[in-house]
Amino acid sequence: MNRVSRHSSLTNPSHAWTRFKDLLFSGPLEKAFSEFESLRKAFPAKPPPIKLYNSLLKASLKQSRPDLVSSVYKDMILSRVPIETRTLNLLMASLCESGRLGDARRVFDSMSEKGCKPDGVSFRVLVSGYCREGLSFRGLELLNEMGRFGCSPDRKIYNAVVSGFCRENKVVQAERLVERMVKGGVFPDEVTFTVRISALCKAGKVLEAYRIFQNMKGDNGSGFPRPDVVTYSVMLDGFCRKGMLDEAEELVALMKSDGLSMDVGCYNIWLAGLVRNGKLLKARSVLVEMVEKDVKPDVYSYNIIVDGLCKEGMVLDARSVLDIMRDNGISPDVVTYSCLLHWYCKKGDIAEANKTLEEMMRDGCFPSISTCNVLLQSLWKEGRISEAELLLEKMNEKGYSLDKISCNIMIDGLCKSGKLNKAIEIVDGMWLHGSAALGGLGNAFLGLVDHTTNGKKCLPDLVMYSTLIDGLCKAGRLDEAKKKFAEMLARNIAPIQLFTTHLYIITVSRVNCHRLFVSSEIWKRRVAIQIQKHITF
DNA sequence: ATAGGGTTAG
Repeated sequence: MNRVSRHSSLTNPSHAWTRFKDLLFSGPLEKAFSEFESLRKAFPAKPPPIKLYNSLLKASLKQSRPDLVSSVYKDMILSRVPIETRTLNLLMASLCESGRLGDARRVFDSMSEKGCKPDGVSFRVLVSGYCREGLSFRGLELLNEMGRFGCSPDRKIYNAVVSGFCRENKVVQAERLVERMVKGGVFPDEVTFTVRISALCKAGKVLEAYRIFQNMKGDNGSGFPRPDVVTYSVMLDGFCRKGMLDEAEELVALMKSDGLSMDVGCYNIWLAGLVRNGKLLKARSVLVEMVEKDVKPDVYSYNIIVDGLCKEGMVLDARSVLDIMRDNGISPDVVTYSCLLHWYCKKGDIAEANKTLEEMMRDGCFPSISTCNVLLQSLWKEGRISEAELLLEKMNEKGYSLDKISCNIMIDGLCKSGKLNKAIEIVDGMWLHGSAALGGLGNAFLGLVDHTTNGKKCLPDLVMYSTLIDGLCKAGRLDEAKKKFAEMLARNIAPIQLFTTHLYIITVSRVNCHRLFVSSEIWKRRVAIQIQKHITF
């Protein structure tokens, strides 16, 4: 930095703000913010121009820092800069991202009294917010309002709602909306089709999805958009999760012959598919291919490999991947360390687990709720209740709240330690109060439960019922187990869950009830048939 | 700022 600009930025606020802008676009956000605060203190009467405020909001949003977004916004109000539509769009995006849809809607509704008019972006932000939260009907309602504000829906906003309906399995609504798009002269593109393919794959209907994919592939002049890298990726993921590795490999070849090159996201799907199906050697060769093709593996790629190696018990190899990562300029993150931690906890190697935890903190990675769950499970399962409570208290202090996985861990622990009735009581309570039902377990839980900002409850799921039913069967309480199974079906929980690392399956026969871990295709089919039989019992 | 894809924990 030269002397002149340094000197002028100390005395001239507009130079200072120009210099600050460079810092914001080049340096880390933390640094920019501390500079922002000191400049605001140095020139309290000279706030930055509105454009800079907007950039600051945008940067905070991009880094997923809603706390910074709201502090910038508060500062804007205090310094009385005129608020623009753009500012409020950014604020709404941030509120949607942190699940505060109600607040986002209030901002939207108050736009006119702030002297701003909602534009196309305002609608897109809020509509996609609704759809992402599983409230596609509300998204559609808002889309229908656009005309009154002189806006007309474009392809992106239609796709957002179509995607929402597909995710919610509301096929008819999705198709109706596509028809309406066409009538309005907005033609479906590869995204419109890809969301449908994605939804079908997630529902386990991979062949149905493939039919649509083939329609897109075929050059019969039917007006279908061509599949792009994402379409291929979604299809590839579908095949991999069904264990259809031959089809997956064919698809990879097809994609290349189609003139498309795999990007890092697509490679990661392929890597994860191979690792999940035990093809670690092949995964390694794919990693080599990535480097050859100059597609740089990212933190996801390495984490997939680290996790795969840990699951195969090759923890030394997993550790060595961390060095390879660092050599390639990728820092291990909280997921990388959590994978190692999971392995050590599973082996009961407390010393190595603690070492990993320390290393993780030293590396600047803070434990996530998943990390806590790994520790919680390990302590809880070994009956180290007081240590588990200590962990929960710490989590409480740091502002974590229990999620679905944590709840399942607790229920599992109760079942395994013979407190079956307590477990049943809590699961019943969860239908009414979500994870708050765990509050009855003691003080350590009270602060941790249902602090979710979006008010969504943690409801019992297949894994939780599997745990309960398994516990009841082992205790010889078969009639109650059957009752729970029926209750589960009545609650619309399917007894078979696709797309998890392991397949959780419950079979209830007259004499016994098993919860099985099944990973081979033949077994999946066989058990699926058994389940068909039981659904009617 | 804005539609579709990828990693960990039961």
